[in-house]
Amino acid sequence: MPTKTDLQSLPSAYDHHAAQAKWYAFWEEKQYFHADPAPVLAGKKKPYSVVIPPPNVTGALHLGHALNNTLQDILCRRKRMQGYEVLWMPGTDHAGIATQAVVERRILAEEGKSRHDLGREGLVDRIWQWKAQYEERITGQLKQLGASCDWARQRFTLDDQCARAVRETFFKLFSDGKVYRGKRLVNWDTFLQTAVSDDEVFHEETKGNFWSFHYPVIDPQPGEPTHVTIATTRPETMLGDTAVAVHPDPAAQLDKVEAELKEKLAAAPAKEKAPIEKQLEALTERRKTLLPKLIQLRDMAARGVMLTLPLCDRKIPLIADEWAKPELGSGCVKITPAHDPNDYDVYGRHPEIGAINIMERDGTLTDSVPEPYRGLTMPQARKAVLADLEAAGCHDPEKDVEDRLIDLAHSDRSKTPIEPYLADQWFVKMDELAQSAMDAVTDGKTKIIPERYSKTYLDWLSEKRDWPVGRQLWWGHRIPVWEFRKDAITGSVREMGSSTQPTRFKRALQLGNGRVAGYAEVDGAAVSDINDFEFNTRQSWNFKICPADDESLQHEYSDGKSVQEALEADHCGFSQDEEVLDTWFSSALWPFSTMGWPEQTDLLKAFYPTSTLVTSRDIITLWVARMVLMGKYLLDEVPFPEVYIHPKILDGFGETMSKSKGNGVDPLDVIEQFGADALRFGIAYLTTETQDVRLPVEFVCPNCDTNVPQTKKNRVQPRVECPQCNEAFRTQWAEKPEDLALPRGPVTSERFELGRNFCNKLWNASRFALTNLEGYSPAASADGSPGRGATDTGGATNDLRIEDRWLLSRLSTVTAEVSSALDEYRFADAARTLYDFAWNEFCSFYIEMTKTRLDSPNDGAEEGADKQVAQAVLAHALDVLLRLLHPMTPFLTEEVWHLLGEVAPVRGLPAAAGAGPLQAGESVCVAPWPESDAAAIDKTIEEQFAKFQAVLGAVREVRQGQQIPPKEPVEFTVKCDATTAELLRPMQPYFTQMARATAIELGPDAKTPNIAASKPLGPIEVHVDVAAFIDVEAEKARLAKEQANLAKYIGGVKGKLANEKFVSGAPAAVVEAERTKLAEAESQLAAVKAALAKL
RNA sequence: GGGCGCGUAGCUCAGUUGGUUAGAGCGCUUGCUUGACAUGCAAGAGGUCACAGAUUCGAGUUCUGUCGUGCCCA
Repeated sequence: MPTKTDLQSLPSAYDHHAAQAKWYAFWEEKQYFHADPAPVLAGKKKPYSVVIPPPNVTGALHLGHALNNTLQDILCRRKRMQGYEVLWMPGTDHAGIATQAVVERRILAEEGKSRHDLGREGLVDRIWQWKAQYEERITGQLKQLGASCDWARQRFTLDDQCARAVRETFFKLFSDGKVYRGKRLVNWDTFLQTAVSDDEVFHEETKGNFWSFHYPVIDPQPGEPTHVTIATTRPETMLGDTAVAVHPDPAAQLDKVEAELKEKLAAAPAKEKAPIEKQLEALTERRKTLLPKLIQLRDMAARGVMLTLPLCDRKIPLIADEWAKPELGSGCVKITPAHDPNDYDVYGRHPEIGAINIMERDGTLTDSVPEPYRGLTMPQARKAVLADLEAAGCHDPEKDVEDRLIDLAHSDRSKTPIEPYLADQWFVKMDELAQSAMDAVTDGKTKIIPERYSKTYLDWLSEKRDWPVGRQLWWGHRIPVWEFRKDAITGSVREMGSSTQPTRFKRALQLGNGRVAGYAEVDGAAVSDINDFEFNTRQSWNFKICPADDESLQHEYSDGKSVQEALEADHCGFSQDEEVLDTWFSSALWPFSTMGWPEQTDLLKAFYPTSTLVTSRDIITLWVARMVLMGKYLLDEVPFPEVYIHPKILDGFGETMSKSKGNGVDPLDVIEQFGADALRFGIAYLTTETQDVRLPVEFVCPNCDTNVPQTKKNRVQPRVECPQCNEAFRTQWAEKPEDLALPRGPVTSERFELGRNFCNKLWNASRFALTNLEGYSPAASADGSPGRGATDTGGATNDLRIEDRWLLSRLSTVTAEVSSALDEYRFADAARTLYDFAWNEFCSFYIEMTKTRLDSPNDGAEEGADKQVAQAVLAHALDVLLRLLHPMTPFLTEEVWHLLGEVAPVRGLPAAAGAGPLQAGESVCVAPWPESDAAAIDKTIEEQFAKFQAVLGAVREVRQGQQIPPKEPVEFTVKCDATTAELLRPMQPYFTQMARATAIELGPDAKTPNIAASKPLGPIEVHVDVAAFIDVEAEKARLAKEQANLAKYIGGVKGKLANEKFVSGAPAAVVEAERTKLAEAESQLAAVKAALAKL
């Protein structure tokens, strides 16, 4: 028997620290979050599973993660209460490039060492240490947040189990001919020396120049130009030029541009016409001066005219291609296929021009450029090339330069400018895979919510661009391909044995146990049978092997050698590819790799496909689409039927939060200040369907506790001085010892006060209930078993008073609304509904009204019974409210649940759907989710109660308007019909309790006191006797305002009704409603006038 | 340039299929140390629903355009 809590000594404010410390440990100990596949496989429980979008181990979680995980937790906790077997799979992502970059930078800064100093193993080892540290941090943050993850099953995208899935997947793709090696122009990060994806690139406008050069024409015919002029923003790339292009039909192109401009001109508003007209003029001028020359050049290109590439002493062709824009610059464009994406496309159309790579991986120039430039960096080469071009007379710095803003791509990871670079890359063919993922959404197998994001998803997939999966990194899943190295070959591959299997891509060979695939190509022709094959060093080779997993590599041949030995034996000449896979490759497998695939585990059988994916819109393409296609490809089933896309958290300036901007908020700071429940409730409250969440950010001064609003300026400073106390505190940027010595100023947002206040309100309402349940006994249960003492007169429902019925009606409505809101991912609606109900109805009315009832002694017959009804309803309502709120505020509700269990262990009303009073469970975590009791919903009661609320409000308003001191009792009369009077009569104690007012007369004949302040409420008139307090001027002013409002309103309605079209066009019910409103307003106006006259 | 949002009170946001005098929280003003809660109670002020058209008896809500703003893609 646990010791009873002394309820009188509960703190008057909710202590989130204490609750959080207590209950997470309790839940873990009870293993509530540990999913068991057995009952699911046995058909006893329905499964509900969610995989966490694995946060990357680059750093700690921020508020965006808090939002993402809070929403998942809300869903999971609710489903658990609904009786599902819930699996919330937690884990983290290795985030290849991001993590390696962070760790490399750190090591360079702290130890002055590069990754090459450490070596591959050394660096990877250091990153594992980093990972361990941040994984722990992240896990801690999630637990602090209250996330109900199945921690025993935590995974990491680079752990052995995930690696197994990656290998198996790559093997299947390879065997199916969906993996190939090809050339591709990539975004090259010369600092990290790796390709980065488009998504890891940001663009920034930079001041630059537009330089013009002249390339000499070789053997021009008389009358033909001797030079071709081209212009570029990157002069150094001219060393890699392989052609100059001119448009194949410059006249037609100019016509087209002109037609477009004219169309634009016709549509443009007057003030915008001028610039367009100017453009048109320029075009006409260009037609005169430039067009003949362009036509001439086009003809020269057709004839095969060559140009001399200055500085390089190389001949390059003049070609005709549409990439050249006759409307821009000189109309001609230099083509550098290996260093510009558009030029690379031109090369695709004119392969004969070739592509020359002029850059090493480190960003210096290769030996393919003339000697003087070799080894220079790109900026150095630019200077040298410009100087030499000038010296050669091909460029005049006086005339041939203009300033221009250039949209320059930068690597997100190293912040250095991106160099386009032609590199060998691993690709996954996307045609069929992408189509299958598109089908999943168009067929409705996977539903994206909100629906509009389907477009993002489908648009991206429909491009079916092959997926470059290789990364020149050390941190990641190493590509499981062994490649033949020609220089190492001395023997034969015959001893590996083989069988053959044709595929759609070249030809794959199944070797050994059939779990090793390979393909071979000799002099460009696929090899179908390598059994009798002898290597010939004169031939050109392409031979690659991919084993499904390490075990396959260990497969032994009859001679006792393993595949791996055979592969890596010197005479065979195979070695493993140096690259690693794109992080998203392993993330794409997350929904099933975490469950043990490719093993057919019980977990996988019970919980795949998962139920819902909760994520943010920026990774719909990178991650969601790829999970869908991999799920379909590998398991023939979409990984989730629903994807919920939630808003993003922005700061007060509408910018995304990030550590690098300094506007990031650590959820732990918010939790420390406001509590996890407040953070979670605040997040749910803000999660609306269409809007991103804007959150003004503040520092909290550690010296005086004032909030210091964050500005774009102070958010990047190492120290901030508090304007309140003039003391300084440090920020995340503090590095110098004198800054680090300062106390840290946490970064939070006042927005979470709403959640904190709400939690506190609920805590105090609970405290009130708990301390007023003395003598509580459960209501009689529906089956007639003994319960509450005073049931002799019938079921407890017979004793319910109007406020009880009202509350139960509202509670049922709210239960239904919250349920459907959560079913439809309307988190804000659910939170707002609960907030409004708990605060404005449960607290402001029900609890206030029970005060008078709970005040009466236990014994007396009627009063005692009434008190017990109030207690039963109070306990029941609190019980339901706790259960409804638990997914959002788990710690608070668990705390109160246990306290309530001490005083009212058996709760519920006979009228409550499906259950009479029942023994409450040991945790609200596993308590049943409330069912809405349709029978309890009573619109009539709600309308009646609304009348009481309106009269009470009128009295309060008059009191306030007349500045009547709160302690002074007042009297009032209510002129109303007899039914309303009957309704209001029993409410007298509440008028006393809640407005210190006594209704001295109620009914049709109720008289207006001599000196009264009046408030008409439609058919009801409230007159407060203010003889002792009257402030005539104040009352006159109040009434005059009311009169003006009414007159205006009446005017509007009269106008409407006078409109013949309205009366005949609108539905009769609407017209009738307007008439009623008019009548009521007119009688109110009359009452106001009468009151004014009386004054 | 294309796509998707957003623009409602000083701030942050709700506003379901068109139909009460457009709401909430914070902030502001006034009055309250009543036994759950000052992280609170009661009341008040504050809005040309970005702008211009169109549809309709009726538009914050539907359509078109403009302006502003944000994100994604090229």
